[in-house]
Amino acid sequence: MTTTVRPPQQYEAIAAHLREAIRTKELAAGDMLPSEAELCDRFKSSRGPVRQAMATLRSEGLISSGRGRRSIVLDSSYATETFESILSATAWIESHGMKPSSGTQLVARQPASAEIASELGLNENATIVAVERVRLADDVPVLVERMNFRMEAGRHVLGLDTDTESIHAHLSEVGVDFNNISRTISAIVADEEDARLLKINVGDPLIQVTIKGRTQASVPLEFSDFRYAAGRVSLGLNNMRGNPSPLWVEAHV
Amino acid sequence: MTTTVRPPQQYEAIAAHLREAIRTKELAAGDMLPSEAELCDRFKSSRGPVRQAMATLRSEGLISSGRGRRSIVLDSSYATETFESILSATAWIESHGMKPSSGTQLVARQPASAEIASELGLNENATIVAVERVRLADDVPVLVERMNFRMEAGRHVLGLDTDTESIHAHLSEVGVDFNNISRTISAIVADEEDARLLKINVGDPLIQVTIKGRTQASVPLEFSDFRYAAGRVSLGLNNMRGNPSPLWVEAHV
DNA sequence: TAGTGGTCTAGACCACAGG
DNA sequence: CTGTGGTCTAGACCACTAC
Repeated sequence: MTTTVRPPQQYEAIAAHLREAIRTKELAAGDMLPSEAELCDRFKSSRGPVRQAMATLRSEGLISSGRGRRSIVLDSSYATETFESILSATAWIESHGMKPSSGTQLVARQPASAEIASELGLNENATIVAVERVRLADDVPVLVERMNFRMEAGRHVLGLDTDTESIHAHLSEVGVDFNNISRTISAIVADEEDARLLKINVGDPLIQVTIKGRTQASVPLEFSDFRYAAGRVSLGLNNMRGNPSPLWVEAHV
Repeated sequence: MTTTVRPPQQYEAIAAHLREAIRTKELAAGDMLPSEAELCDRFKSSRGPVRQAMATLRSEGLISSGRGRRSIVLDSSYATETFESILSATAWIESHGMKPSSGTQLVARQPASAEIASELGLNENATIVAVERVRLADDVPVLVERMNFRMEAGRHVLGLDTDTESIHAHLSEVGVDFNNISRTISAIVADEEDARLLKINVGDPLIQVTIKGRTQASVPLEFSDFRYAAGRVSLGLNNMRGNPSPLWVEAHV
């Protein structure tokens, strides 16, 4: 599914209006939102769309609601980002007011190692596309990306200028859509290559995030290893009661 | 709010039924769910509750839906846990079939350091309750917890046997409820104390998770530092398109 | 083209928060 | 008590998928 132009839905319009009011601090943290009845009036809508808009904002961590009381605006420093934006290092670097750049080390069509083949559901030595990039924020290296794509996705990457273009944006444009991204987070210490690429010392701590991207039909398209310089980056996560919690712990004892 | 007994809602009954069918593999990954119309019949319900049940399962990562096609069951190894269960190391250790235990190093009423006071919204040297515990899985240390509570919560912790009782379960029982937990994830290397407590080597990688727990009114009650032995534990995270993404990246360049 | 899920309407009753 | 959000009904039309 390419990104289709969707007709503006009523509930999205209501959500967008409230989101904007929160963003501009017209509705500040702690303020009460208009009641549902009031929003129905203002948008000439029935309660359904209004409630769907509120549910959307709730799931974004922007507001909190409860039976009998008005919904209130939360501290939006914990608002969650969209699916697209977390795929993109460019997006979060820019959102911090820094200048993103990339240094591509490798873009190659090559046989898959046993581990990568297994993660991608392929036979060993099947051909994949591997990409290795260093990502920089204000010219400071913050992240090494080592990505491996099945050919369905990877063939669209081979011709790309990976220093200036976004891989996932391009994949989305050509109709390769990820539906589901799972990550495993751990910590490691930098080896010599990590240290060289990130300009840190061997033995410095790295946040290691392995990523598996799947299609709607659960076919794995991407298996990647991201390593963040721990002193320069951290990851954040916010959970609210009532929303299911997206973090879990895996033990290897 | 103590855990109130809630009347069984219709949509919850429907969701529970489907959840159970998925858990027992009566509906396996890839299978199509019954259509909404069919579920309406089966539960003598209108579409509202059926759709709410589906939305719940979607947000739990159990199913995927889309216009024009039947909803399908996803690989539930990425199903998300409840708000309560991720508060509890005991819960995830048990869920992996291991025996949880704890070694409490410290439970004390003491003045807050500058950092902790600031995070808890207190003046420096205000009194807080500090707890330090090692958590073990099958007698292997996996995690050091260093927790700091405002007195509103902490006074309920002072009398607790922290080696055998769950702090958050107890707090919930006495009416101290967290509404919102935010985490920051990073990587560090073990110092001498970490190494001694976790029985690893100085310089080994640790996953560091700092946790801030807040009430519904956004008052910070807890500020804690958890350190996981990276070789023994990893964290997982799953995101689906359409659901807002709960992970973000913070830069400190 | 038939069936499905996404959106919407216009009502209704209830549980709970707050004065 | 009044007003609020939570839940539910019984319809409707539409966009899309799969055939």
